[in-house]
Amino acid sequence: MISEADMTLGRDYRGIDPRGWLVSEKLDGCRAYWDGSRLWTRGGKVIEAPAWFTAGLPEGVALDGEVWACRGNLQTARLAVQHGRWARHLRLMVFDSPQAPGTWPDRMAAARKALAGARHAECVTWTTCRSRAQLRAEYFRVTQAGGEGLRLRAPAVDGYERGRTSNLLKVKSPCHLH
DNA sequence: CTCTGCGGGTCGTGCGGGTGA
DNA sequence: TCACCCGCAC
DNA sequence: GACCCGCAGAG
Repeated sequence: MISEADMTLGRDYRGIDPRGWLVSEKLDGCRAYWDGSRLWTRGGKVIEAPAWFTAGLPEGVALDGEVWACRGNLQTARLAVQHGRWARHLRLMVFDSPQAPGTWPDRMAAARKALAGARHAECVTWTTCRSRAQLRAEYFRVTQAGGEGLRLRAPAVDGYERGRTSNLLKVKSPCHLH
């Protein structure tokens, strides 16, 4: 079984120098871990996903991501994951490839390759942070568009991490962005 | 001593499903 | 039918 | 998810 202990869990951003860190949007959906044949919630429950949703997910290749509808639609994702009501516009937004070696960009490249045939899954987009000002601008851009915040990845970490780590930070409040 | 980070526990919210009056 | 309480997500 | 509290290390 897959559970929280097998997944990367982040911490809160508290104002460290973000230059060089990798930035992506923090999506408000339901965490979903593909173990190569089934999807799991962070609580260790199997997600009963319809065939059209899992079609194209790579057999035997693990993926870490989020079942996501669109900004502000956490409820739509919850109805699917918890109650089996799958809206057609739901997607698996992938943000890691646990078995792939290398740094996060390496693993995202591997995930992108593995998802070549998937119609309802895609990799999240990301950029490299150049300055605090850029991070702040990105934060306000995303939140004003209805997004939850940002995720920061430490650039030099090799391999997928399990459990709590300070190499994955969430930016959910503007108060540390100065 | 104080401040900070970290782990663990608990609580709050929203929803649906099951049960009994 | 409705009011609870529980389960499970964040 | 948020919040709180106790513990340990750094300053």
